[in-house]
Amino acid sequence: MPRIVAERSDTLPVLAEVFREHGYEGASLSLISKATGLGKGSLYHFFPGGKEEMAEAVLSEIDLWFEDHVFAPLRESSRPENAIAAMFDSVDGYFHSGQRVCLVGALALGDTRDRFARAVKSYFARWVDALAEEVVGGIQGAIVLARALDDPRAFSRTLNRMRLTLEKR
Amino acid sequence: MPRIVAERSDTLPVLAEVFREHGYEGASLSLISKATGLGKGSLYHFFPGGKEEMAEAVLSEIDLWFEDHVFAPLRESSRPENAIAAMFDSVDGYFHSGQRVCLVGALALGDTRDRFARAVKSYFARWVDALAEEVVGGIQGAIVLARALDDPRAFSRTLNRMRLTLEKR
DNA sequence: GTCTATAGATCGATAGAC
DNA sequence: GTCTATCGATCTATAGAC
Repeated sequence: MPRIVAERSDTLPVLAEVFREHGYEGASLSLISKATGLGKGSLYHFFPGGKEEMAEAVLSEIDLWFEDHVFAPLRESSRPENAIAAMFDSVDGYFHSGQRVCLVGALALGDTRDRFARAVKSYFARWVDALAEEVVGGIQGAIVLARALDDPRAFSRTLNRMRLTLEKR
Repeated sequence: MPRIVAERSDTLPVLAEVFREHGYEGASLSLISKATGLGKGSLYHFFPGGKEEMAEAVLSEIDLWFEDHVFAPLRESSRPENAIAAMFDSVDGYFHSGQRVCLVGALALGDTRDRFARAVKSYFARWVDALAEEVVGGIQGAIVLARALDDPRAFSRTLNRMRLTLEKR
């Protein structure tokens, strides 16, 4: 019988969503407690370092996911055009067409940038290296636009423009 | 003799910088008090609505600045290519080559988006209308990248790429 | 107008029973 | 492991003296 009660790793996707929705400062422990269904005692049992350790764990998992699903395929594919096409699909799904914020990008804008500087820098540096500054920036800007205009199509249009631009090269 | 003590409007640039640096949630009244040199009593005298009214006043001033210096010139110039070149210079200066965050964009990413939705949407809608989704998104993404990589050149490079792209049309 | 003092709520974090 | 109770700090906002 699998346990219903979460293990530490089960909490990470929930934590990630809370941080994305409310930012690091806005993600209070009571919000986190409600979202995970765990009391503060349990949270501190899993994350003795408190909120900062939670955010670091979340960043690690995000980093792992992008390394596996985005960065490595881009770097190692023998057919770059296929890898790039797959990346656009992955990214579109991951960010829910721009309705879901990029936590790493949001941390870069806030005053939490210094606290998580190393992780943030490494994530973006590897993405840019594997692809192109222009495209990574374009994706981040498209998220801002889609959220600001409250229109996911702004995200999809941007991705499609970049797909076409890259195909023509 | 001009007064040294600030009028309400004199506080706005200071408030703007505090919000940019710490975000809406992170900009506590004690930080604001320290930055402006005004006690809480004075702050509430100028902004009876508290922090929310301060942020709205700041957004209004930002909106006015962009309307005057960016949106209107783009819309009304008889020489679009000159207006666009001037816009890139304005934007590069305003955002300190990506070291200074776009408050409106940052609000769009956070959970404060709903609170200021109308102002945020209007700002970006007018910018996109006067220019191009692609370029506005590119600028926002370039700020994220420059901050994440801690490298203002990432911002300048992006702007230069867009300058060239637009010239070729 | 500006200040200090403080209310009342909520913050992150800890202690200890079970 | 999970919970409740609680700590001290900090938050936004208000009250009232000057």
